[in-house]
Amino acid sequence: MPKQDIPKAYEARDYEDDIYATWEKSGFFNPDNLPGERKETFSIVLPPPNVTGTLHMGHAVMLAIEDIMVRFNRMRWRKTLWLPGTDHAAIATSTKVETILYKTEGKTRHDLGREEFLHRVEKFAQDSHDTIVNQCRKMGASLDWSREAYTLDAARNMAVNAAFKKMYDDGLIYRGYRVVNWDPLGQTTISDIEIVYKEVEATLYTFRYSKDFPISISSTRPETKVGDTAVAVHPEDERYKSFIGKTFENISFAGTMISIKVVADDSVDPTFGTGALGVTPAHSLIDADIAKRHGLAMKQVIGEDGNMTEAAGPLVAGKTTKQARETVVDWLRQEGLIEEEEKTIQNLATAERSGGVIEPMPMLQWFIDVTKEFERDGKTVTIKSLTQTAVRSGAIKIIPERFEKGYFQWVDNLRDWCISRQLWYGHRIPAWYRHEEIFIGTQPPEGEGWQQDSDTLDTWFSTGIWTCSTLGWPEQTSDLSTYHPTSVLETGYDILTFWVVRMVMMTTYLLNEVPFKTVYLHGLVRDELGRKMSKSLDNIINPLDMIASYGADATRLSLVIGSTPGNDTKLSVAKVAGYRNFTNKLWNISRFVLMSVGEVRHIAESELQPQTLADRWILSQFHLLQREITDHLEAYEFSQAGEKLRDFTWNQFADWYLEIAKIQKGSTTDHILLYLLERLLAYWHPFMPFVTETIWKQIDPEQLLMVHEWPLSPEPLIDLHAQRLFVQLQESIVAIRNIRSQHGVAPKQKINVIVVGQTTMQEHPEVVRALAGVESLVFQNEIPSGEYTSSVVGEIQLFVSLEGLVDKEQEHLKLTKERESTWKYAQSLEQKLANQEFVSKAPEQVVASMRANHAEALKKLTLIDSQLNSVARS
RNA sequence: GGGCGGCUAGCUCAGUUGGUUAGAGCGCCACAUUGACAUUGUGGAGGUCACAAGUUCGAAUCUUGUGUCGCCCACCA
Repeated sequence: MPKQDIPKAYEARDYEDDIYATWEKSGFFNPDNLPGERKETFSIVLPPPNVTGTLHMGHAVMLAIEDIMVRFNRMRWRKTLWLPGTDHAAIATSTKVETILYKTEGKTRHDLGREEFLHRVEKFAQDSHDTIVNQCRKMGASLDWSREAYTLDAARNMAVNAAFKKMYDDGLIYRGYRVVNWDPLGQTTISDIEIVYKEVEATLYTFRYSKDFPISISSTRPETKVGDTAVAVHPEDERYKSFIGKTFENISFAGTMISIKVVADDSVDPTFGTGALGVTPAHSLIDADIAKRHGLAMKQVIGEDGNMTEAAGPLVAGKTTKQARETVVDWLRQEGLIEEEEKTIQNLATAERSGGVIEPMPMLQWFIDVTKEFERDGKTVTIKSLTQTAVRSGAIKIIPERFEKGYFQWVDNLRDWCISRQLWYGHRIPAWYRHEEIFIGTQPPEGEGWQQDSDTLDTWFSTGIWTCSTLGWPEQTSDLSTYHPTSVLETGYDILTFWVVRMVMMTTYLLNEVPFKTVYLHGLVRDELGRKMSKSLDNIINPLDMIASYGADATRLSLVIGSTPGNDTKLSVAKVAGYRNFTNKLWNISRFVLMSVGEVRHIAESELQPQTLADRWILSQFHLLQREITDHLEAYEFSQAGEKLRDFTWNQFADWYLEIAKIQKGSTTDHILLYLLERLLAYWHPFMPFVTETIWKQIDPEQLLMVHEWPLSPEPLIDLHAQRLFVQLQESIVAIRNIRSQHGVAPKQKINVIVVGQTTMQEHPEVVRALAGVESLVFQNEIPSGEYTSSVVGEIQLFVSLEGLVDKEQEHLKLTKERESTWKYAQSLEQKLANQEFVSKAPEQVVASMRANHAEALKKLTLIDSQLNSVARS
C-alpha cells in the first residue's frame, strides 16, 4: 500500500478476515513451525466450549485473555502452544437436542431410539462446533487448529477408557448400590453440583405414625414416610432417651405396615421441630448416612418414574408423589394424627438441566472413591489428599489467591463422585457384563455373550483429563512431555469446583503431576442489569455483533482493560466504542509517523541519537514503560499493562512527542518515531492483533508481527534528569494554555509571554511557541509594569500580556483559594516534620521529599502573596 | 447456618506488600473545525475512599465492629 493511500480511519472489517487467514496460512499457530531456537515452553489448553450453541461474551473474555497470554509468550520466544477443542457436554447437549426435538417434532429420545437420537445429537454438535470455531477465528484467537480435539473423538475416548480402567484396577472406581440423586424428568442420575435449589412454599406437617407411637416427627414430605425405618433423636435429648434402641414393630401407617427403630445420632438438632427425625434411608442422602451408621433397613418407596412403588403400600402405590402426599395427609387427618401444620419455605432440589425435582433413591451406579488409600511415592494418599496437596504445596497457584479458600472448602467436603449417567450421548462406560462376570477394558472383551454397560460417563470425567488427553495421553507422546504440565489454566471462577478440582483430582492421580501450574480465574461478564449471561436466561450478547460494529481489537480491549481477575464486569457498548476510538488513534499515530518520515525501515537500538530534551524524555519514558509492561504481562496483570500502554501511546507519545516532532524534523527524529512505533505495535499486538498486524505490513511486509521478538532493551536508556526537565517544560506549557483558556483566547491567536526567572522554557523556546501558541517569548529578571494576567509555575512567574482580558475579581478569588490550599499543605508538612519520631522512623527519601515540598510550598506562598498584592494595587 | 467478595468522582472501575497533595476511561462544562486523527484537540469542574473505633510518625490500604449489596457452600428433617 503506497503511503498516501493509508485511509484516514481504521475500518476493522476491511482487514480482520484477511489478517486471520494470513496468520493461519503462515502455520505459526503451530509451535512446531515457530522460527528460531526456543528453550522455554508455554502451553494452554483452551477450556473446551460446550457444543450447545454459540459463543457468548464469557467465551470472548476467555479467548481475549488467553490470546494475550499466548501472543505475548510467543513473542517472548517461548515454544507456545494453545490447543483448541470442544466439549460434547453430555447432559447439556443431550437436553438441548431433546428440547428441540420435542418442540419441533413432539417426540422424545425414546421415540427415536438410541442410534437415531445419537445421529441427531451429532449433527447438532457438528453445526455448533463449526459456529464456535468460526467465532474463535473472528476473535483473533491464535489457536493451533492442527491439534484440535473433541471430548468424544477416538483419541479422547481411548484416554477416557484408559483412565477408567486404571482407576478400576487400582480400586478407586467401584460399582455400588447407593442413594444417588435421581432426576425423574431427565431419567438420569446427576452429581451434587448439578443440583440447583429453588425456594418453594411448602407445608411442614408435625404428626405421629400412629396413636401408639410415642414420638412426633415433622416432614414436608409425608408420603416418603411410608419408607421410614427409624426415628433419630439426639443422644442427649432427655425427652426421648428412654426410647433409644427400642423398635416399634408393625405400625399401621397410611395403608402399609412399617417398623421403626429409635436411634441416637449426633447429627440431629434437638431444637428443630420436635427434635426427632423420621429416617427415610432410601430417599434422603442424609438419612442414608444415618441408616449406614446404625445398620438400618432401606425401603424404596419411590420408583425411577417418580411415582410410588408397590412397596409403598396399596393406598399410594402407582400415584405421583404429589397425589400420594395428599392421600397420606388425608389419612393422617382422618386418623387425627396431625399435631401441627406450618407454612415454610423449602429449598427444593432440582436438576440444573432438565429442571426435574430430584428424588434421592438407591441405585446401582459407578463411583469414584475419593477417600480410598493407596501408595504414592512411598506415602499413603487418597485422591482427596492429592487434590489438596497440589494447591497447598504451591505446585498450583490460583489467581486471585482468595479463591484457594473456596477450593479447599470444596475439596475438604468432597464425597464419592457418582460418574455414571443414564444418557445416550457421551462416553459409554467401558464395562462389559456376562452372567456374574464383569470386564473392564479399553477394548471389548473376547468371546460371546458380553453385554456393555448401557450407561455413559459424567461429562466432567472426560474433561477432568483434558490437559493430558489432548496432548496424547495415555501414549507417551512428545507433545505430552513437552507441554505437560500446561503453564496456565484460564477459566471462569464459576467452574472452579466443577472443572478445576476435577482436573487436579484426575490428573495428579493418573500422571503423578499437576495439570497446570497456574490457574487464572476471570470474572463473569454480566449484562447491563448486572445479571449473569446464560443460555437459560436468554440474555446472551453475541460477541460477533460487537466485532461487526467496532472490530475484534476493540472488543478484546473492552473485555480486558479495566477488569481484574475474579471480579465480574458489566458489558457496555460505550466501553467498546471507546476502545474502537483508541484503535483508530493508534492507526492515525502510525499513519502520521509513516507519512512524515523519509524512509520506513527497522531502526536498531544503536541507531538512536537522541538530541533534544524531548528525544531524551520520550526514550526514557519508553524504556521505563517496556520494563513495566513486560513485568505486568509476566505477572498476568493484563489490565494494568494495557492501561500503561494506553497512557504512553496517547498521552505521551501522541499528545507530546508527535507535536514536538512536527517542529523538530530531521533524521534523528524520524528514527525515534520509527523506533517507538515499531515497538509500540509489538507491545500492543497481544491486545489488538489485527490493527497492529495491519499497520506492521507497512513497516515489514516480509515478517509477521505475530512472530516478531518481544522488544526489550538490554540496557535501558533511562534519563531521570531529562524526565524532570521535560515535566517542568510541560507544566510551563500547560500553565500558558491554562491562562489562554481562562481568558478565552482562541487557539490560533498568538499571545506574548514574559517569563520572570530561570526556566527550562529558556532552552526550548520553539517548543513553547508551537505548543502554547506563543508569539514572542521574553525572559527577564524583573516584574514588568502594565496590564498582565499571571500564573505561577514552581518558582517561575509568567506574565502573559493580554490586554483588556484580566478579570481582577476572579483572579483575586483564585489566588486566595490557591493560597489557602498551599498554606494548609505547608502546615501539614511542617507538623509532620516537626515530629521527631516521624523523622527518625520514616524512610529518608520520604522525609527528604517532604522537606523539599515544604520549601517549595513556602516559596509558592510568597509568590502568591506578591501576586495578590499586585492584583490589589492595580 | 458457614464462607467469600464489593462499597473510591455523575457512571464503570484501577489503586501490587501502609508513605509526597487518591487515579483512569466514559460522561459533564467551556473553547476550538481543512495537513495523523472530530472515532479529534485544549482547558476545567467533580471524591470525608460506606460508617465507627483502634494500631501507627503516617491508613483507601492493617485490626475489630456496624451497615448495605452480591456470590458460593450447606439444606431444618
